[in-house]
Amino acid sequence: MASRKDVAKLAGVSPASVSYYVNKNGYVSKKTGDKIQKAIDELQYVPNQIARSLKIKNTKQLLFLCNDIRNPFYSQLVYRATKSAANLGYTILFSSVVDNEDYINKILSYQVSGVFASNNKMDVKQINKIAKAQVPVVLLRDLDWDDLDSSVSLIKVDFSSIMKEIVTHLTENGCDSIHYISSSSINNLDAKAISFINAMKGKSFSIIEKVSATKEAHDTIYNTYKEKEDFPSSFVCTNDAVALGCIRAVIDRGLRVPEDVKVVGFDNTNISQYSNPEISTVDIDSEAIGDFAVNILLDKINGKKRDHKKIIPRLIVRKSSMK
Amino acid sequence: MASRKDVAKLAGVSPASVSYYVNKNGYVSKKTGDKIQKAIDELQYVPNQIARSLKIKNTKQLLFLCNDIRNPFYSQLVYRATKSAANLGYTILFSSVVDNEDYINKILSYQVSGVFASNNKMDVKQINKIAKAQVPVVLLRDLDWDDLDSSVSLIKVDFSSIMKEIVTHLTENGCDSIHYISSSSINNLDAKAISFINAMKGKSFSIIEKVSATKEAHDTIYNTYKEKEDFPSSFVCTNDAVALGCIRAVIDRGLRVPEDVKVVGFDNTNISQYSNPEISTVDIDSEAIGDFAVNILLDKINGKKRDHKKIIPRLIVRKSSMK
DNA sequence: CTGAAAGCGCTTACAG
DNA sequence: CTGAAAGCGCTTACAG
Repeated sequence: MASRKDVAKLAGVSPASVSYYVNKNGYVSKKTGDKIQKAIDELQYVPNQIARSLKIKNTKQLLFLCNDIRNPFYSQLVYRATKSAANLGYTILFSSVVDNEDYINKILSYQVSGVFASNNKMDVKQINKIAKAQVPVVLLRDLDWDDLDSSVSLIKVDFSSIMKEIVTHLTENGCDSIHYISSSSINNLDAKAISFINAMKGKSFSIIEKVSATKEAHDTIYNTYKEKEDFPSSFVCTNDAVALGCIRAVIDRGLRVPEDVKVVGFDNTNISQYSNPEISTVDIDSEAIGDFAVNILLDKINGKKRDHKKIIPRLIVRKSSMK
Repeated sequence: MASRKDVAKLAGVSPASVSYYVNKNGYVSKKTGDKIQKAIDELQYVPNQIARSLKIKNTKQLLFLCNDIRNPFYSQLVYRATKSAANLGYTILFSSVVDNEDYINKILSYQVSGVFASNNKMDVKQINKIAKAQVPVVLLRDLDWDDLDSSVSLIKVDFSSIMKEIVTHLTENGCDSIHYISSSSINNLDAKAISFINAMKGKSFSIIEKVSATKEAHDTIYNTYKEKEDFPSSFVCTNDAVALGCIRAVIDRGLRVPEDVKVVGFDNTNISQYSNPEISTVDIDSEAIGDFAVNILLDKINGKKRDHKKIIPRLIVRKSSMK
């Protein structure tokens, strides 16, 4: 591929002028500019962003670390972030984190301009290592980490209020036992699950751990209650896909939703909107989070301080949890 | 951040030796190696992949161009591709294509090692431009382009057989009119729609264009038939999300699925598996496509020739299209 | 307004 | 086994 040098030679000017022209900084006379443009067109010259990055120390790439892009919450987030970033001249490097010891080093080696981390596979130490290497970091996380590097910006979803709202809603609709299906494990509960437990203070509940997909949810719930006489009067599920599987398990057990058992999901995906019965769910504006992530990252790249951001989820009551 | 030079100085060796040691090529004595390792640990040295890329002319980044990552078909594909690529030391740069004239130049400027294009916003000329710049390209596409650069590898999904299978299935189950809901526009039908038309030779049908999401599908279908007495006896939908909206429209019209109207979707997402009624659909192994994309790209990067690849979809009959 | 030159951090033939 | 040196393609102070 043609380089700046080739263009300079063909145009009969110095390589420096080509740079000045291409980047529209420095002074280039109209005449020289025209000659350069002609050479660029002729050679189909495209500047090498890698060489540029090496020099200016900004790759204009934002690394997005997500647990599972197949989860609509994340795919929406990434979708929006990609657009926002593109508008600002940045590109999204996407990764589901690889549980590799060397992974952080690899990230660092790519010299990305910023990192958005929404995954639960990284610990404080790893995040801090990135931050200490002067790479701006935005974290989507709800639990506090005492020793988190102070340069990291947080986007927090306020689960505690919404969980209280859900519990109140279910209780008012006559549920005496509320069970929670969590994607995290009991040993290491995520913020959603913890908020649920807090909201249930004084009430009886149980938690089913490590369930995040529809089929898994169906099978686990069905099997858990197969031999038991009692069946819970309601379930709160970590996401809509799980809620869907949960409803199926209820039906397979010979019970009805919402008459016998009420179900609430999370994320307000079209699964919840169009399933039968329609599923009550929690809307968390993932597209807004995608936008915030990019904007905060860019502010940080440009040296501005940014505070934490709080996202307020919204309960959407549909048929699956009505009286 | 510490550079190779700093490590060399601290270890008391030459920068070249550090390179040889880090990349495990060239000879470095055990003693020198130990000194270098100590310095690396002390300085928390991470090699700069950007500088490396500039020199070796391989960024080890694969660009994935998809229409819409929110579509489960693509999110699964990307999910798997990310994993495959990571195993091979490559990273996925993700982009929903931006309809920007300069976009191809931007891609080229990033010096990516390979491009996977599955989107319908790029034309042959753009693809050819990438290919001509010596960047390996894999295209997910079913229609032929006569003037496609011969270096491009295709992954083709065989829609024509599966569409015939669907039509036969619906006809045998008593449907006398089959309507197709396409995400593409009538002026520029995609391979799925064209295969549908071919499969319908001699039968009557109609096509509703530019519908790709659940709500959109519901509203469009509902409104299209609101005033009419007749209602189609079956719908084939471009994806499961659309099929879901379609079923809703049927129900809102006061008809039943599958007794009065039969519906078939595409992609075998969990929407289809767990909706009520369960939706007949077509399984296209998007994870396999993700794997193929990465593997073919890597072979091409390593100078091997690769042929086209054909993917055979599979009809999954569920309740929504049964007698 | 334009160009020669230093330098970003690396790799790798080559000489010793 | 090790190091000095050229070079990847760019940017940008600096001198003219």
